[in-house]
Amino acid sequence: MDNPTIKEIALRAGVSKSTVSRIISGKGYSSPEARDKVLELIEQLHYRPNAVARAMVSQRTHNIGVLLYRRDHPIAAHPFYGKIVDAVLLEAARLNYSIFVTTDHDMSIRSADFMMEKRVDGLILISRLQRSVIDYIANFGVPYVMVNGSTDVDGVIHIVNQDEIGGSLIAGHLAEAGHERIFVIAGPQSHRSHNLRLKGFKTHIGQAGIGIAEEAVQLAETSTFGEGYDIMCRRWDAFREGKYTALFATNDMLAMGAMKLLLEQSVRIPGQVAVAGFDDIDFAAMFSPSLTTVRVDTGEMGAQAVRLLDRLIRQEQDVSPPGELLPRLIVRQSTRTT
Amino acid sequence: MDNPTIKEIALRAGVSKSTVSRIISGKGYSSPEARDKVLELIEQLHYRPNAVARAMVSQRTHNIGVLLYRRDHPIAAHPFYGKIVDAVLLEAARLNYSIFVTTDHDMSIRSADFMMEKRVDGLILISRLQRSVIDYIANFGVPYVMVNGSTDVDGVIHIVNQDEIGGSLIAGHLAEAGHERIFVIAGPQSHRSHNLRLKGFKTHIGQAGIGIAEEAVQLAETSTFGEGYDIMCRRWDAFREGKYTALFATNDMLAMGAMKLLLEQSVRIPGQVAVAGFDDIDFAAMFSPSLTTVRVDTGEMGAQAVRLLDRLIRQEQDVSPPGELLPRLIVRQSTRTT
DNA sequence: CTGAAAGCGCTTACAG
DNA sequence: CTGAAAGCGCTTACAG
Repeated sequence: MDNPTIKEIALRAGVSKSTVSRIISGKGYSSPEARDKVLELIEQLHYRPNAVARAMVSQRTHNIGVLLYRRDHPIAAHPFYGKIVDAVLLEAARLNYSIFVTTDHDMSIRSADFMMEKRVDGLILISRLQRSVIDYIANFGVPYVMVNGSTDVDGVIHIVNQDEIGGSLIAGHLAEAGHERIFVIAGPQSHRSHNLRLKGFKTHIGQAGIGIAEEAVQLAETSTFGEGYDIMCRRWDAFREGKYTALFATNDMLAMGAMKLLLEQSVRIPGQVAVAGFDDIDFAAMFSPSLTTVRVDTGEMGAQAVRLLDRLIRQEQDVSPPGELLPRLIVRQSTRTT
Repeated sequence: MDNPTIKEIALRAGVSKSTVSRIISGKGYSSPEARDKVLELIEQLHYRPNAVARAMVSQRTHNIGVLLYRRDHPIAAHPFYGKIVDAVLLEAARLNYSIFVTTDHDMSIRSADFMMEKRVDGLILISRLQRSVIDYIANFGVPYVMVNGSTDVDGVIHIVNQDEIGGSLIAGHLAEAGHERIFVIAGPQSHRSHNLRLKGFKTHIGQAGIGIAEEAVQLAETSTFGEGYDIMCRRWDAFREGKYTALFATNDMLAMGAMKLLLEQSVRIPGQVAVAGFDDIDFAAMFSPSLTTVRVDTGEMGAQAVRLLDRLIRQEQDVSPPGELLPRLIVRQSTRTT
């Protein structure tokens, strides 16, 4: 049999649909007798309110759309963004929202449109998106928040890490360990986080009196493991000659790709070259040697995204943009001196 | 302004709602003049059909719920299950379904109930679930398929890898390389895949004339990196004495955890100990040394799940259970002899 | 070719 | 305390 409806319950209980509805919602009065009978029927028939019908009248679906804009796989399984999604899922369950997850290889507008047809209450935009897409979404008139996007947009809540400070943490750590010849692999500078991580690093390392030559900074086209590996392949000569004693990459994937090549060339890490990354993806602790990095609080990012979006949806006044999250230096084997 | 409705369009076009509806759906007749006017208005007002209202009348939401039952984080970001989710997302988009992703730490019934209230068209159950939960879900009367579950249930479509064959692939590979003293770390035997992987390995290695002593098989409580590391810690003495020349773990995480400990103890891999895992998570290729493993076609698993569920939803006749997926041996540095 | 009407499963004023 | 009625935004027979 199909799911029973409120009508079915009303019929069997000998009351009206209105009464059943009131009893279920707990709003309005109802006689104890009616209540008992209805509640019993609900139990007995396994009645479950139809959320679709409720959404229809309340004009609220209690659904949130998560748009993950990534050109390449993996998406949900991405070691960094996937963690944010996990945190979103967790907090959403707590606040009684369901989550639609969509990805968009074309970085296009289609999946956003689709979410609008589904009448989600709000949108969480994760990672890089083109400005045109953001503008398009802004036009929907649906609340949305951004998480670790490429750029800030006026008046839009954007949840990010203090990446510049993170960069300076690494700089301080490497300087303190006495490194003076440091090579840097910098992810796509069009992305806010990679840009600020590099900036924070450079500024702070300069203040420590250490110069970074222009040729010592290699820009990466993507922020992947393969890219880190390839770059290190090309720059391997300099490392062979002992030109650098340390390496910083603006994310863990790049750092580990580079490490992989170094290890294959029998370079001792951290003995000959110390390596540091950024993000603290799960894998960073598992790699051998484990990777020194900066922890980005992805759990808090995801949770904040949902909480703030919820307030926006509920039209609370003065939903103030959140403070940027505090990063934390995690020292592991790849830079440990003793 | 809010989203315009069909009524709004009808009013402005000077036709009835029925006519607008027909034009949008392309079913039934309509005059060219009416069509032009309506289509223009749709464009102009950015009309988007309300999927909630449509679901209400068609009794179809075009939403699918993915239930990921895992006790520990990460869930969406899980290196194996996350890949399946990615594949589900991709195929679902192709078939015009939206995906609700939910996780359930309590391994309970609550999230399943919630999906039912949302009136999803079908359910995809991933990973281990308790038999009681499956029975509960079966009672919903909603189509569902299982992916890599712990156990088969009569008459339920269950998408799995040929894990027993996978185990034999590893056995053949290690035997061929001349290993005779092999240590095995076996994940939770209550889970179908770990159980069959071990079984396939044992059978085939036995056929190759190689004995595996009882003490050479260590059962793991979980299938995590940390567990692999801890087990190797406890069993390290045997490896120090050169008692084993190879190690097989029933998944990559366990294998890499074990490798990490061995590398920290300066064991040469594969020189002193060859290591093989199972799954081929992304990380397996990145580890140093890269890990020999068996590739499970997670992409196909996710895609098949959606396709089969779609056929079930559309009430096609004879939706036959799929064949088990063919695994493939991937030889990498961790067992390479030359 | 087109419109009026009923209905999907609820909730919410409004009378009684 | 309770029920009849209207309405959320659509689709689908049914008349015309």
